[in-house]
Amino acid sequence: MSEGERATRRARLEALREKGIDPYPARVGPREAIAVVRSRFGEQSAEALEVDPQTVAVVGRIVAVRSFGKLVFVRLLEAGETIQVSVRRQEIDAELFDWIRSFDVGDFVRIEGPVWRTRTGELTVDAKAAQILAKSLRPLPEKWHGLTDVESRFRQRYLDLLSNEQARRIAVLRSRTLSAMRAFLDARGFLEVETPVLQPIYGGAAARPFDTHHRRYDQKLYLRISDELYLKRLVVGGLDRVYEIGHNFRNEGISRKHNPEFTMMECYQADADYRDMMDLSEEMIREIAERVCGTTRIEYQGTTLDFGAPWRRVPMRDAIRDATGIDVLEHGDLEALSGAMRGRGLEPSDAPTWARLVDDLFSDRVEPDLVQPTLVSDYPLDLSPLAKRSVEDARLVERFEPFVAGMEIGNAFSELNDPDDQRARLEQQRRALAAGDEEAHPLDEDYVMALEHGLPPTGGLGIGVDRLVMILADVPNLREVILFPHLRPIAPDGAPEEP
RNA sequence: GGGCGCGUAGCUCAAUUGGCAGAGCAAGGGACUCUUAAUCCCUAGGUUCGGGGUUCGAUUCCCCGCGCGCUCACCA
Repeated sequence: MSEGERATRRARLEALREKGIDPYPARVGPREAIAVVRSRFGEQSAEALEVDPQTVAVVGRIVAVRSFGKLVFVRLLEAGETIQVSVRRQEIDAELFDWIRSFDVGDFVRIEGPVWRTRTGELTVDAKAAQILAKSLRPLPEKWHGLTDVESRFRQRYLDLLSNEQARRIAVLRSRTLSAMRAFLDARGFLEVETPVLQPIYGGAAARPFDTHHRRYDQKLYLRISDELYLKRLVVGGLDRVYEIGHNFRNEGISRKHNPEFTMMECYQADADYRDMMDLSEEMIREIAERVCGTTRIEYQGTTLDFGAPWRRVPMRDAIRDATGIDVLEHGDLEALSGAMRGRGLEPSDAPTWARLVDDLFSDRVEPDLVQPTLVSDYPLDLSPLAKRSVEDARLVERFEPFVAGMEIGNAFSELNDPDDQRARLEQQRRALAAGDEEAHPLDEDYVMALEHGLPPTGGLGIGVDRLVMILADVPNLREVILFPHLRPIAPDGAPEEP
C-alpha cells in the first residue's frame, strides 16, 4: 500500500489526539438511523423543508466525498442505507468547515444539522456539528469496481461486504434463512437444543473427523461430524421433537460444494417415519423459500426451481433404472451389477461392495440430473447403518435424500431403534474401519446402550444449510454463502503479512 | 493429490518479439456553492507473489516454492 496514504491518515489521527480529541470515543451522541431519517422526510418537498427546517443527527461511515471548494458533499453509509451530507462554508465557521474536511473516506462520523433538498431533489443533512466516531487508517476498495479479487473477498470479507451489494445481500439472506428455519420448527413444537461439538466418539455420518486433545483429562476428542447420535439420545430421554443448527466438521476435500466446517440442521421427531420427514422437509423448504425470497419459484443459475409443487418422489432403484436401464435389485451383488453395467456400456467404478457401486452409479448417472426438487428414497442398507430396514426389501433402508440443482441438500430416515440390529450394523462398520475404510462409523457403545433403554419410532432429517442458502441466493459456490470460508494461511505462521 | 489457468500501485486493470513498468479510481497540492463514478490542472505512489536460472537486458522465457481459481479424483 502507498505509505503516503497510510501516513496521511495516521498523521490526522495523531493530530486529533494532540487536540485532545479521542479518535475512538466510547460514547456517541444522540442520533437517528439513516433509514428512519429517509422515511421520515422521504415525502417532504424542498419547499416544506425550507419553510420548516428540521434538525437531525445521523451516524455512518463516510463512503464518498465530493468537494466544490466552499461546498462539500459527503455520503454516509449505515446499516446498508446511505444519506448525503452537505458542508457549506457560508453556513458554518472556518474551524468547523476544516474539521469536517479533515475526515477521510472510511471514517465513522456523527453529523448534525437541518435537512434540506438539493436542486436534484437529494435529501441532504446540512452539517452544523460533527463528531468523529472512529478513524479509518486504510483506504476502502475502489468505489466503482469494488473488490473483485476472489481471494481478497474471502480473506477480507468485511471489504467485500462494504463494497459489493451482492455480498451483503447473501449475508442477509442467510440470516433470514436461519430465522425462517427456526420459526418453522419452533411452530411445530420442536425444541432447539445444543449438543457437544467435542465428542469422545464421533458418529452419525460417514466421514473422516478432525481430532483434538483435552489437556487436563489427557483425552482424545473429535470435532463432531454430525449431531445425530446425541439428538437421538435426547429423544430416548423424552424430548421427542428436537433440532439443532450447528457446525459439523469433516476432514475431507474442499470444493464448490464442500467446506470442512459447514452448517447442518438436524431434527428428530418421535412417532414419525421417513415418509413423515418427506412431508416435513418439503414443507420446511417451501416455507423458507416463501419467507426469504417471497416465492416458491426460485431462479437458480438460469433455471426456475419450483418448490411449491409437490416434490417428485422416486425410489433410488427406479431413478437408476430410468437413467441407465439397470435394475440394481435384480443384480444384487457386486459381480452381477458390474456385469450389467458393462452390458450397458458403463464402466463400473472400483467400488468394494454392491452398495457402494449402487451409490457410485447413482452419483454419476442420476444425481447431476436431479435439478427440480426431488426426494430419492430407499437406499442400500450398507450405506446407512443408522437407518431402519425397509419392510419391503431387507437390502434397503427407509431413507431418503432431497436433491435440488443436482446437489444433495439433506439426508433423512426412519431411525434405527432396534438396539441389536444397531449393534450388529455398527460392528460391521467397525470392522470396515479397522480394515482401512476411514469413513466408516466407529462403534459407540454408549449410544447403543441408550437405544437399549428404548428409542420410540423416530423420523430424522438433516438439511445442509449452506447448500440451501446457495440455492436461495442463486450462487454456484458454497464459499459465497459462508462468510469466512476455509482458506490456506497466507504466511507459514498463519498470520497475514503486513501489506 | 492430478491437470489447466492466474498472481503488476491501496483497488480495477494495461505493458508490442525479451528492451525506460503505465492508466483510471483512491491519496497529496491547487481551482470550483448543487455533486451522485462530479469536473479540470499538478504531484506522489512499485520487492511486477517469493527464490533460483537463461540473457547484455526478464513483468515477459525456464525451474522450484507459496497463494487463488477452474476441473478431475476424493467426499455428501
